[in-house]
Amino acid sequence: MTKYPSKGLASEPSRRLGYLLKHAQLKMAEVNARTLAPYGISGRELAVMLVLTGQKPPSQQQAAHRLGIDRTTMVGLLDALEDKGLVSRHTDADDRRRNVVELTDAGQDTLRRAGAASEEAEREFLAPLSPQAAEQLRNSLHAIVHQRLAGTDG
Amino acid sequence: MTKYPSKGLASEPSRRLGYLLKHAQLKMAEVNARTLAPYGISGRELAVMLVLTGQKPPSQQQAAHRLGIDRTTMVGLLDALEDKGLVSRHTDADDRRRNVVELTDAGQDTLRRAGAASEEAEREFLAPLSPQAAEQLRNSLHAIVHQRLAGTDG
DNA sequence: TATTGTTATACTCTATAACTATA
DNA sequence: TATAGTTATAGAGTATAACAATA
Repeated sequence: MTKYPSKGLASEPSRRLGYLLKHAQLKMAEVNARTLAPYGISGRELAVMLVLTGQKPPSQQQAAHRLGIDRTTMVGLLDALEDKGLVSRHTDADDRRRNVVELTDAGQDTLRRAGAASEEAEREFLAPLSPQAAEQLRNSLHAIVHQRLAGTDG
Repeated sequence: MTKYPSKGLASEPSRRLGYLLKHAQLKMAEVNARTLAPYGISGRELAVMLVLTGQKPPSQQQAAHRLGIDRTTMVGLLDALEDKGLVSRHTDADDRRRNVVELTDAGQDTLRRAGAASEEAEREFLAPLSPQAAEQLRNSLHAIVHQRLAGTDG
C-alpha cells in the first residue's frame, strides 16, 4: 500500500506538479472567462487593463513586460481593447517611437466592475481552501514565479 | 500605502491568481523540458507513460481520461512514443475496438530514469519553499483541481 | 546602430467533426 | 445505435523575423 512516496514526490500522475499546475490554470481560466463574459472582456484583457492603472501610463512594451508577454502579442490585445473603446494609444511626446497607453473613461468603468467580478472568480476558485491556505497558495506561487532559475545565467 | 487589500484579493497584476498560475505553469514546463531533454521525451509524454504503469494496462481513451486530455490528442502522443519504441499498442481481445497500451522494456527503463529526473525538476521548482509549504502547495492545488465547480450542473 | 510598434509567418496545443471498425 | 481509434481541420496562444519610424 505505498500510495505516495513519503517525501512529497508524487508518482501518481494526478499528484505531479506539472499536472496540477496545468489543470489549476485551466480551471482558473474557465472561471475567469465565465465571470468576465458579461463585461465583454477576457481575463488577459483584464490583466492588460490592470497594468495600465499605475500613476504614469506605460508604453506598450512596458505593459507587455509587466505581464511577461511578448510585445507582438500586446499589439493584438490592445487592438481589441481599442476597438471596444476601453483604451487609447497616443505617441509619447518625449520619445516618438513609443505609444503611451491609457484607459478611457469607459475603460475605467469596465475595469472597476470587471475587476470586482474577477475577485469574485478568485474567491470561487479558492473556495475549497481555508483563508490561510488560500493566502499561502498565493504566496508560494509568488515565490516560485519570482525565483531565479538555477542553471540560468544572464 | 495600501499595497494589497487585506483580504488576500490582489489588485496588483503580479498577485492575481491567473497570472501566478500561468507563469508558475510555464516555469514548471520549462524546468521539466530542460530536465527531460537527455531522455528524449517531453513532460507530457512522461505523464502518459506514468499513466500506463497501473496493474492493468488502460485503453487509449482511459489513459486520455486520466490525464484530462482529449482522445484525439492521445493518438498523437502515443504515435510519438511508439515511434521511439517506448510503448506498444495491441487490440484488446475482449473488445476489438480498443487499443491496450503498454510500456515496452525500453519504455520501463526510460520511465525509471526520466521519472527520477522529473522528481529532481520538481525539487528545483519548489526550491524557494519550505518542505511544509511545498507539501501544502501540492495539497491545495489538488483540492482545487478536484473541486466540483459551482454553477456547473451535470 | 538600436529600439518601438507593427505585420507576416510558423509552431504548439487543443477541440470539433467526420470516417472506420467494431459492439 | 453507440463507442474506440483515427484523420482532417480550425482555433487559440505564442514566438521569430523582418520592416518603418524614430532615437
